[in-house]
Amino acid sequence: MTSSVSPDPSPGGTRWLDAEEQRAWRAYLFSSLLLQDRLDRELTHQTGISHAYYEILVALSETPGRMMRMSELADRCLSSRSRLSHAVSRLEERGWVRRQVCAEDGRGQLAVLTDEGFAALDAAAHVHVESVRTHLFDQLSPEQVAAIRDVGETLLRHLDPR
Amino acid sequence: MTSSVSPDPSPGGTRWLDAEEQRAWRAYLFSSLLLQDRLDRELTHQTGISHAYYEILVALSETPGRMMRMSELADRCLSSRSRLSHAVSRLEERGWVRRQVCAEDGRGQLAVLTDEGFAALDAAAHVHVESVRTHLFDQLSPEQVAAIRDVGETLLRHLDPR
DNA sequence: GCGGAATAGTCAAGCCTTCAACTACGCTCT
DNA sequence: AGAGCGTAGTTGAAGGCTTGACTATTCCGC
Repeated sequence: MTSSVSPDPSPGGTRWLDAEEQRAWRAYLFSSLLLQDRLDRELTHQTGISHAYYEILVALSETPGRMMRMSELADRCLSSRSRLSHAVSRLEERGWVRRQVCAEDGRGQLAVLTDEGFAALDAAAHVHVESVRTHLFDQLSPEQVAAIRDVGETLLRHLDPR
Repeated sequence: MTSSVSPDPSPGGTRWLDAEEQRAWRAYLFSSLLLQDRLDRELTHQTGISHAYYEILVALSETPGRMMRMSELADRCLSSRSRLSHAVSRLEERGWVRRQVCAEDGRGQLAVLTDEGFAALDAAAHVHVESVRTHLFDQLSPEQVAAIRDVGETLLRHLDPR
């Protein structure tokens, strides 16, 4: 990984990255970090909604009845249950989401998007989509867009096989 | 961005993503989030060093004298100055880094990697490289690796023009 | 030299995330 | 029915990150 930490040529040892691989890895890592950071900042500063909260609102908005079980929502948002529970509590304080006990399963809770929440999402979506276009799609050729989709789906099959 | 938030067909309005673009964006976003999460967890659990701290140690190890100005280190690690200052304080407590006043600029501080820090990095590097290989390079064809490098460098030129 | 602006870094408050309990409910076997 | 176990979700404490204010030092034009 580093040039100072010496490679181990012994068979069975660590499979170090060569110079080309390091370049690819760093370009990929740094660019994705910077992109996420930029998108999150623009969204947060212009709308007061972090990307994490935005993802929760989007997930709810796409569902029939605009409601979803807490666990399902956590999975959808790549979030732990605890994290989601805290986040929903904050969104509840803003009046954008409310909790509702689940009829079929007494253990369960449903997170429900309110009309105020939907309106907030609607406003934020304009800002966010414009950011994604400016910093991602406007920068890439159609071939590059196809490539990130291909690589993304390949990695998802490995990292998150459903 | 969402199918529920209705597209705006008016000229000059928000340039919404079509279905294909959404697919590409989500695959890219979720895969990069999951990959970072996985790598960070494996590194943290197996070595006690988070990826953020690892990057700091790597940056220092690659420099002549294994030392770097705080600001330069912050830039290199995509970190704010405040965050880096906190992180270096923690690394100091572990005995892996020490601070040293900068000779040329009385305002400045140098972060210096200690021998203990180098040893810790050396151990962590094996774990981390193996993770990167398992979850990234082993999953991708040479063409896909070339693609992530190409896209990464393209985005870096836009997001971080030096 | 000296006053003002810029730069380097630290610090404190507040929010977010994680981890490890903990409560409550449902399912199954007897 | 009820014991035992697994699942759903919440909570609180601990620690990390961000923001903005603050100190100290250097640079620059007069």
